[in-house]
Amino acid sequence: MVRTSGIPARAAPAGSVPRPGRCALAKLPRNFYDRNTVVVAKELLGKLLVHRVAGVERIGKIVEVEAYLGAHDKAAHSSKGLTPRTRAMFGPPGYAYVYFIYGRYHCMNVVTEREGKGCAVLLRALEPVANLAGRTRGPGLLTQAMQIDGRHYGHDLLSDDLFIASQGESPPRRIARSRRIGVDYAGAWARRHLRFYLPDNPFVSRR
DNA sequence: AGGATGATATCC
DNA sequence: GATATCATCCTC
Repeated sequence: MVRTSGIPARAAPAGSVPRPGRCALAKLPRNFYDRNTVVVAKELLGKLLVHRVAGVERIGKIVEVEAYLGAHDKAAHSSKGLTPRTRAMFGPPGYAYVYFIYGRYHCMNVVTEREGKGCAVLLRALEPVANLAGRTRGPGLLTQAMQIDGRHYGHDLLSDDLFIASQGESPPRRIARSRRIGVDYAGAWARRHLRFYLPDNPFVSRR
């Protein structure tokens, strides 16, 4: 069963002919993820994260992300090399890399670029769109509200129950950038502006 | 500023 | 086996 009733339909002017597919969820294809990580990170802003679980479709708009650029990026988990934990991050693009952090929270990344590179984009905040209970500002709260956890480690984002979609939205008017959060140990890599967010959106985790 | 809370990496 | 660290969040 496909439920799309939770998506706010854009009001069409009376008498206009709606363009086909304008409000439909268009799942992002594999080749969306198989590109430069910074490009993917920026283009993920405004897209919809969709999780269908137990007959409920939970949807949030991505408003904040961070790019992790591979094994040479000292802030990236993949800089530790290929381990059981980082296996998914070194895998092919378009899969979820979910990790458990600080004994309490899960964080979700999408793997980017070619298999073996260890690149990913961390999803840091969502604007609630459908069926999201609780807060979604911050990577740990985001997964909690979306009911995403360790079971989704390595999950294919071209599956029908967990994926990212475009709804024909226009690109964000402005994108702000800053240092990544919580990676001060990473030396020069900590200072690079690899966090991207929608500057006017109230669901961004920090100002 | 500091605590909760547990997996992971990196030592011995 | 022990310990230090951690891509967080909350309370004080």
